[in-house]
Amino acid sequence: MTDVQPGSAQAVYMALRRRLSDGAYAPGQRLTEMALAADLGVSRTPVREAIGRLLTDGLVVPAVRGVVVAALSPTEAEHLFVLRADLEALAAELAAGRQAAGRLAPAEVDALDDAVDEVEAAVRTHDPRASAQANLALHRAIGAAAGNPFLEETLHRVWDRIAVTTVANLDDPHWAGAITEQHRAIVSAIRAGDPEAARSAAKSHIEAARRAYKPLG
Amino acid sequence: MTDVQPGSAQAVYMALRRRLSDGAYAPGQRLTEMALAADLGVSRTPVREAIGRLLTDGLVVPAVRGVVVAALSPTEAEHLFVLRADLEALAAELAAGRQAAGRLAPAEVDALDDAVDEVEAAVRTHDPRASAQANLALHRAIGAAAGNPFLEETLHRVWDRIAVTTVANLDDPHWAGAITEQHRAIVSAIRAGDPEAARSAAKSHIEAARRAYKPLG
DNA sequence: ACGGTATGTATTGCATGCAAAGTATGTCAA
DNA sequence: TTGACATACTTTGCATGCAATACATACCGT
Repeated sequence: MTDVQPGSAQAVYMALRRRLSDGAYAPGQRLTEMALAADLGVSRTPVREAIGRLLTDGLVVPAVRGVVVAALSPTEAEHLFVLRADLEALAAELAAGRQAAGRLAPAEVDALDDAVDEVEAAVRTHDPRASAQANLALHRAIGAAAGNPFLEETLHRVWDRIAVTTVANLDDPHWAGAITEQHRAIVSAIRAGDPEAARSAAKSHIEAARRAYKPLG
Repeated sequence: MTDVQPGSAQAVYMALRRRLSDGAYAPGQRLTEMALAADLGVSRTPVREAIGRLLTDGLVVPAVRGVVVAALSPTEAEHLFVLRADLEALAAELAAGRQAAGRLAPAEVDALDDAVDEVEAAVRTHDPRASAQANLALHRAIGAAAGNPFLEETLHRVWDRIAVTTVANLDDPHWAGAITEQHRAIVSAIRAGDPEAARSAAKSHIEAARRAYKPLG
């Protein structure tokens, strides 16, 4: 979705966005242009440009002096998860609809099942980072299967915004046990081409995820 | 939502975003830094920064040389309206839920009815610009009544993205006759505190709007 | 000793400079 | 007249310079 235009401003933006959604910076931490410029080996100008974009993304917020890494209050997290639940519900619904219309490649549907397996395996390793990554990969795949670039981009924004201050608590035994079942419900509904079932399964899943959410800030 | 940080880069960004969603530039038109800088009375630097943000907003797209105003293909418009329908459905649903919970000020609900009246009046004048503005004001009010800043911001992004290349075809007699009825259905459901009815009314309304959509590009 | 003020320093924000890249134009030849 | 090539110009992209601002620190007065 995001075009990789030659030029380091774009590269800086993507690098910073990745770092932020990887949790490389603590919420509330100040980011200075100079430090980032030195770190990335460019001048302040492309860094400034990138920071401007991060501001509109909401990943950093203006401070008295420069910007600080955004934090999520419990209320904000609540709001974000409400939005996310609806968007992921729509994605699952659209994916199921495409499947019903025969516009979803069989390989793509199989890939969803594989992704569910990989999340399950990752959760078993009790590696929170790998689990979160596998989980996100599955959700991304569903988002892609919806076939709507704008929905997909919006989902990415929401995921990144949540990820800045969240660590997916996939190590919680209760949640770990439920997650695969819920994932299977979504993918099964998509495979069956049942949009309504897919929507409600996805919505329930995200609402369950919200309850397992653990803020970092 | 968008903080008005002192500094002209922010001002330039907001000015350009407003111009774009007002349709001041034709889709496909090239925007040069120098011309915009001269026009806005600033140097190229803040303009560059603003253009970077517009790129992530999708309001302009990278061209061989600089950027051009984004256009919407029929397929893209379709995708955008699908997303919009779901987001507005969620907004209406949340607003109705807040009303049911007594968390919506009576004045806010009354304002929704007033906004419906104003759209009706504006449509009668056959002024497409005023009609579009009144219509957008109503939808914005519903978005605000949902009480979810992230949903609200996402809606704004979608509206702006559509507005760049759309003129609301509120002059269409058929559509003009139906629009007020549909608006009333949404607002009534919100007033009644019926989330499901509000959701379905809003969804139907946007799907009807999609059919009345007329691209400019 | 404590508070207020003044100075110094770190950092932002915008403007400008300079090099690279690509496009348009003009000229020459067939 | 048309096509190809060379040249000049427009425009971007990044780096740096300079002024403004706010914070920290140190000094002085009470």
